[in-house]
Amino acid sequence: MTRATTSARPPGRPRSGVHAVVFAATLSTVHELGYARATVERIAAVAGVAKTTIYRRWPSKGALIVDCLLDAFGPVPLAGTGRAELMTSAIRWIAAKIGEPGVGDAFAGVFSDAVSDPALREVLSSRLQDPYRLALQDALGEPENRVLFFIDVVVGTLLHRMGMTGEPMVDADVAALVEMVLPHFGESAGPA
Amino acid sequence: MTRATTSARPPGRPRSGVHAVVFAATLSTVHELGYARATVERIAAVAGVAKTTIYRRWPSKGALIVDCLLDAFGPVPLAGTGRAELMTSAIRWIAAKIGEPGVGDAFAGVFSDAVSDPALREVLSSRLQDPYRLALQDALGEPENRVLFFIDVVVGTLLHRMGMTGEPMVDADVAALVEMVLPHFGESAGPA
DNA sequence: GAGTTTCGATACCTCAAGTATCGATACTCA
DNA sequence: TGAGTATCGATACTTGAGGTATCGAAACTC
Repeated sequence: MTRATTSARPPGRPRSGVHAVVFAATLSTVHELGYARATVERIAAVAGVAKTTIYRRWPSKGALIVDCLLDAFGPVPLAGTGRAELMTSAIRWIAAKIGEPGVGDAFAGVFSDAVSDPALREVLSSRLQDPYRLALQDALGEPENRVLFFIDVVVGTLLHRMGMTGEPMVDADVAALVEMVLPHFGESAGPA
Repeated sequence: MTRATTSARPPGRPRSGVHAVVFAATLSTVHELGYARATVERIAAVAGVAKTTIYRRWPSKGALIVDCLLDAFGPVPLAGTGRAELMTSAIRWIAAKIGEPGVGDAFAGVFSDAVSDPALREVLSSRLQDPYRLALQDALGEPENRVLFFIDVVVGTLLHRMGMTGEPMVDADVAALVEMVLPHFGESAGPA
């Protein structure tokens, strides 16, 4: 509006690109200390950045973690053509991600905070879950409530294991999860 | 040893029986404010008890919640004779419990804390989960790892729904959960 | 060099978990 | 009735983390 010039660098000192460094520091710190003990101050120290710099970019610890997870997860991978392959690859993919150092702890931790924080729950839902949900709806041709149920089962199971044992689910159990889920969502199985 | 007398009330002012009042105050406060905002101070006020009195009986907020949940859940209910009935009733029972005011929030909240607190995780596992796990192992004749997987699926799914929406799972989805889980654990289905 | 904006450093605020202290109270026992 | 003991509520405190405010120094543009 007011500033018509196409762009040109705005005046003042440009922001340093700290996102990548902070994300890496976040994951390693969360992996080392766990979610609650990975304080923002500590993450800043590991990243070699001032705490205030982090709060200039992310309004809260939860928002930082969500962005960090978005970065770690990357775009939705929907490999395979058939229904079964599609779902299998999706389950294995999220299980593998949760198994990566720091990612599972961060994921479980931010869900923790969300239990008592409706605002964070909204961010988590709209920024992290919705893109994957919509992609799954599109790829599977299932209605929203069915895909939400699918996500609850898969993510809930994996995170519950992570939360109770502190370790990601082993491959054999992930395979069992796939075997359990697939028949229930097979070939346009009747709606509830 | 030193005090041979069979019992007789020990000297001093006897402890007042505040457990029931505190449990009720805990559930109602957690239901009203959510887990994190239900501070121990507030719970004490609602119960009409001093904060110090609570800390004399429970070493931490987490321990209080676990005891509160133990009280709310009660003994393991294993209704039905057949495998399918047994599992169905177990799933519906835990789903109903999580739907009770305050219970679901408290359950999800204490799991939250456990993510970053190995000691609490241990308490949660040994006092809350193990009794139910052992009863299920006994009733179903399944090995430990299979029952643990069953618990991860059922509890994980229900809590994830609770955590993401703030509401317990609706009956239709609980029914879908039953339908999904039963075939996978039916009639000594082969081990993984 | 003037103007603008971000940087790091530091100090601070707030709030909740958990601890310490202490007089008051409710018992038992002699 | 009174001595002894242990719990009660009240209050003040410590600790730790999230988050904010301030400010001089640095990095850019024009």
